[in-house]
Amino acid sequence: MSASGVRARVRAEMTEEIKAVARRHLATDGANLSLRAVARDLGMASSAVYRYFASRDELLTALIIDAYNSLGAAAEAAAGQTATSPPDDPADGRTGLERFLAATHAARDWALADPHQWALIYGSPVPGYEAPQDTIGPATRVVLLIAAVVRDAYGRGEIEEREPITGRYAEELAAVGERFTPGAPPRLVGTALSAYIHLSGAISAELFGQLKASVEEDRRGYFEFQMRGAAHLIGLK
Amino acid sequence: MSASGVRARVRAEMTEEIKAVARRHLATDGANLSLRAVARDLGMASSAVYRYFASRDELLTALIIDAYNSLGAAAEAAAGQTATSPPDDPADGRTGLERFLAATHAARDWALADPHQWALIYGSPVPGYEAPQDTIGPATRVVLLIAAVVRDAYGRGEIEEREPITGRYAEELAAVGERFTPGAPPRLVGTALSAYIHLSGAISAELFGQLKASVEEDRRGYFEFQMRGAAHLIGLK
DNA sequence: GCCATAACGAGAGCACTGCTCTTGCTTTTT
DNA sequence: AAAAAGCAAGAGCAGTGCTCTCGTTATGGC
Repeated sequence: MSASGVRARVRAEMTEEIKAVARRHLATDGANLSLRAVARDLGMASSAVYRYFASRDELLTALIIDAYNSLGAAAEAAAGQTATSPPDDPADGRTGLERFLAATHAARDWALADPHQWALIYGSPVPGYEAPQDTIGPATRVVLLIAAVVRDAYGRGEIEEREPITGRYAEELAAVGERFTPGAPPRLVGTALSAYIHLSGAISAELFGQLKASVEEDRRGYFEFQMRGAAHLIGLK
Repeated sequence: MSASGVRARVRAEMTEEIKAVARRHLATDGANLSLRAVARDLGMASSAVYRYFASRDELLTALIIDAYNSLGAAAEAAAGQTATSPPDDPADGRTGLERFLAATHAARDWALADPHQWALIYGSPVPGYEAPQDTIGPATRVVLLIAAVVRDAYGRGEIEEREPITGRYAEELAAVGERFTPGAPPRLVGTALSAYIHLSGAISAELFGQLKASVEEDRRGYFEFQMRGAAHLIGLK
């Protein structure tokens, strides 16, 4: 049992090592990751890697999950809370707007530090790739964090009064909010989601070269402008 | 010369045919397009394709340019104008907000009709792929269209007065606006660009599965909500 | 402690890819 | 009519994901 523990541990280490090398390859060669090249770097036969990951897709899925978690952790650290933190748990005195901006800038910094990992999770999914169930949990960390920050700000009265929204989409937002962020009115769920959408679009546009030949100088200002716009729609003051 | 014209014409036809088959493959197999498979479908040797496209990247670039133009044309048709139309040229009596919503919904419809073409231009760029100069013209059609719609609406007094923006990013927006959309104040250039960013993020999120397990019912309503938010930031009324 | 069993690593092999080069043929140009 | 250029086909190279087989090593039950 302890011996078997040794086996399991060395296997876990090997798995981590493969992922680490794969991440390194990803950072240089981009998305078309070569399993054989990874194996070569590790000094092992390519067939041996299949003992740890059944396919290249499975390796990519593992990297995707790790990337989502890494991004989520970075945003949460900057916000000083998680999606499930009780309101005002850290009580660091920051407003919702400050936390929102800190979290979104942290997401951008994370993406700039490793563009290929961002591309891995927010770029075009590989053709036949159907996101496994394991990914959707980590994938929602950032959006749930934003929603929580907004919900807590709402609880502290930091959000301007606006007319509630109506219609079919509002109904759906109500159901979504009920499930993930109870206590937040549909308008806030909708604008928080909008902020997340805007966030991903803003970072992707910057990273994927969509801003070339237009915004070249002040890209941090560009991003700040996007996020302050999103915050304005939420009503954060 | 007429004979040479024949040669040139059959070459152009062949080029189009290759692109058409490649597009068909793209729609089924996704981004990892196989040049050999395209050649097989055309009943020719793979080496023959290289007479028309020097590499797989070059074929992809051609498809990218076509996709940008196709998307741009769809949005322009819905808006009833182009980026360079004189204000009120069509004079169809529609407001700027109506044109903005029509154009953006047309972009979404275009993307939904052929998700892989959208992924080709707004998904993660292939690793070493540096967008050639030829692509940036077609790539800017949609954003320039939005800017033009906003500028014309501004000229007709359809935009709420807001405080002008300041700072380094505002300076850069002023320069960008000067070059591409003269007559529009920096705040409008900035919010028009924001709308474009939000647009691309909203469509990508929908297409790339980011909305799974949250917004499932009313995705058109979801998109409309995003675009009305963007229009609100612009000040379209 | 012994031994069947399971996990593991290596290598060969298959079908596929992008791309190059050579060879023969056709069309255009001089 | 001769020369030049364009074109298509096939072989070939290096690389890929993945499978299968075959020795080796570690693990757990007796």
